[in-house]
Amino acid sequence: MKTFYITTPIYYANSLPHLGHLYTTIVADAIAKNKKQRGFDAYFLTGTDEHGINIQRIAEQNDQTPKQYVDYVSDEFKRIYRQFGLNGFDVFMRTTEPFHYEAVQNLWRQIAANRTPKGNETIYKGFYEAWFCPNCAEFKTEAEYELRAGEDAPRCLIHERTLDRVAEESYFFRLSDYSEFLLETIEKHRNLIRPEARRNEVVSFIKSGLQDLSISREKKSVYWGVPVPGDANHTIYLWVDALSNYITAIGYGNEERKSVGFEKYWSNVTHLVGKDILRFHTIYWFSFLHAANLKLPETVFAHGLWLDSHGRKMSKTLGNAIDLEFLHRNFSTDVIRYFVLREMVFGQDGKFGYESLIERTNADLASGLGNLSSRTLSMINKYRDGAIPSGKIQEHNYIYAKRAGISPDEQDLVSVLEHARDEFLRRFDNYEFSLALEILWTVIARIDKMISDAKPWELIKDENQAETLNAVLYRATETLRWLCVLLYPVMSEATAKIYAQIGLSEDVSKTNPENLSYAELKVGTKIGETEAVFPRIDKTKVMNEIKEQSKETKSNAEISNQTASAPNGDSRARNPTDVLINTAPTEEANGEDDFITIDDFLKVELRVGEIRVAERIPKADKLLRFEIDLGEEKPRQILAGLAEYYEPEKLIGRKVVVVANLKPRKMRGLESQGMICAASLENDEGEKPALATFIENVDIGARLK
RNA sequence: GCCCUUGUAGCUCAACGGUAGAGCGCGCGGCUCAUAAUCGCUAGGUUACAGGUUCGAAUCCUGUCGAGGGCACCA
Repeated sequence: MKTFYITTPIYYANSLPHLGHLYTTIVADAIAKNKKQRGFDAYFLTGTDEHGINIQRIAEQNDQTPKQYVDYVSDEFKRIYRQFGLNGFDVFMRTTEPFHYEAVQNLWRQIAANRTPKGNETIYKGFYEAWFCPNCAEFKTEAEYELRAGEDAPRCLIHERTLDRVAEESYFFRLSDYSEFLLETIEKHRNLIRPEARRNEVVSFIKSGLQDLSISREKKSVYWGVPVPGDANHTIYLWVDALSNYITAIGYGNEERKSVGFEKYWSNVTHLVGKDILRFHTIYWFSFLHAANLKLPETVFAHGLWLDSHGRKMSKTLGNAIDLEFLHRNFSTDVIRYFVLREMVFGQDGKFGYESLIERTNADLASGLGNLSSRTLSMINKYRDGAIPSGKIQEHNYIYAKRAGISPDEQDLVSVLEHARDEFLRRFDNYEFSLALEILWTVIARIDKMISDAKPWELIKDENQAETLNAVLYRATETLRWLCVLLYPVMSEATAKIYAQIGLSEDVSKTNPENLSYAELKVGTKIGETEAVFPRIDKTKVMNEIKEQSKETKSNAEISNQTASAPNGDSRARNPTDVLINTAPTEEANGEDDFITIDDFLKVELRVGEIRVAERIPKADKLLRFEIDLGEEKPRQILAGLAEYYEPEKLIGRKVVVVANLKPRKMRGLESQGMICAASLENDEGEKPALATFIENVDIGARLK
């Protein structure tokens, strides 16, 4: 039996589920169902990644143990999955499972026992260096510190004190020895990384040079994770722990899961990932696997992000994120599943708008598939007492069939169906879900046309047309049966309903579409009770509700918590050497101490300056170089990131507000001796500066108080 | 600044180098089995632009412009 193993990423448990998670899981669910239908021994993994410093911290803030916290989050994922009909997975993997600990340690040992392709030790001890806050006693991630203009060291967002550059002992994986292996392998296997544009990116990243990877933290800074085997002072950090779930869950390196069948499933693996974590699933993961003498996956497919209807990224602050609860309340799971698969070209970004969701539902599902089913079954009820008539037309009746515009034999229809089926499966296998579905809708149109041409409501009046009418009804019903089988992986509930309405009792999930053959639908089958499978959606009504809803969410968003913050399908943040998540900084941390005294204010020396020189800096997209006259003996050189927003020539002569006593700082090799003040305007596209100026005439060098 | 992808009808997307199509939306007409569904017809294009290769280019090559992305950089 052919095997097939598909995975979603295991989602990082610092964030509650959002549309991005839902989408990846829907796609994987549909693929897994399709493979199982077709007789594959298929296995589908999804789950949560539950270790690391971020989980540790969030739990502490919530007065929970890390375990309590991740139990909560993974339950939330499961709950959302249930809500959206995501029942096709075979394991919900959690990295806190005891067997995973054992298996990760075994993987580590296996890797450590081997040599790199260049004959070096794979794992070695070194020092990991990062910004450290002594008050927190923690290393800080990119999202947890800010670098103020003019300062060399960033500050802790909580304590506002300058961070120290601290090194701690860490194990490293010698990733730098794997570049050639990776490039060769990626070159050789064209389907290894898809789509191609993403593959190119990975290749160019490798070519730019790989650094060795820190794969542990001292236990005193990160205890929430798997201990390094043979060195209890260290915790295995992030990628070795998280990525390896794909093998530990199916029995690598542990007894508990052995029965799942590692050898079997690891022979044909597909990882679906968001484009933001592609690099880790290729460069790191391939290298780890190679280092452990394991085979690489068949395909790692990076899909795009869902943008809002205007093509903007979704975020809590913009208030354009899709609220899953609301989505669930207003739309059935099948409608959503159909929409995301039909609307997004897999691999590219897609737009998610309620308006197009409603339009597509009404057009394709209510008016299309739903209505075809409804009109067909209702005619069988009305004209044939609810029993499916034979589709055969006897030769002496051919003349009548032709007269009604119906071809006497069904060969035309059979080839249409078979062709559509083959194309559907081909496209589906190639991740072209959108095109695959489109093909089936051409079949629906064809049957609608057949019915209109034949005019059953007239045939019923003519005794001689009894067989023609039968044929029309049979052909339409048989087509519906085929469609149900093919569409089951996409819309399991609706297809099951239609199937039942046709009067069929076998299990669609086990009907192999490849074996569909025409006229298997039994004559005389009593059709079941009929009702609308896809009720038409009242667009104006729902759109109004959405407007109401979004007002509420927008006002809630500001107060909302930090645990549900990661916006765009990323299960991990981007910087590999730092900690991973975009945990929103604790804004409440400020509160009423948030005042400064007049003395504090007077420390800042704000002065009026006139721009004498403004020019672009070669090879810098954002920076402009200014010479600003502050009434001092010499104009100051100041650099500012305004190049994207202002034409330098037009700024010459303009009077601006300058922070005059800022510590000088080098940027792009040039020293910046101050800072220009500007308002930061937030709009749909992000932030945009507006320079502070005066309406009145002001003297150069005047101080602002 | 380097690299990648992309530009086709109002919108979303198709089209082995061989007569540019579909769905939605718009306009008109027909029908009544059906969820105001469905069927027909009409409208809409110098395939971003300029060159080149070819008997033949939306497709291949070069350049320009626009859009998106990766890296560097910046935060």
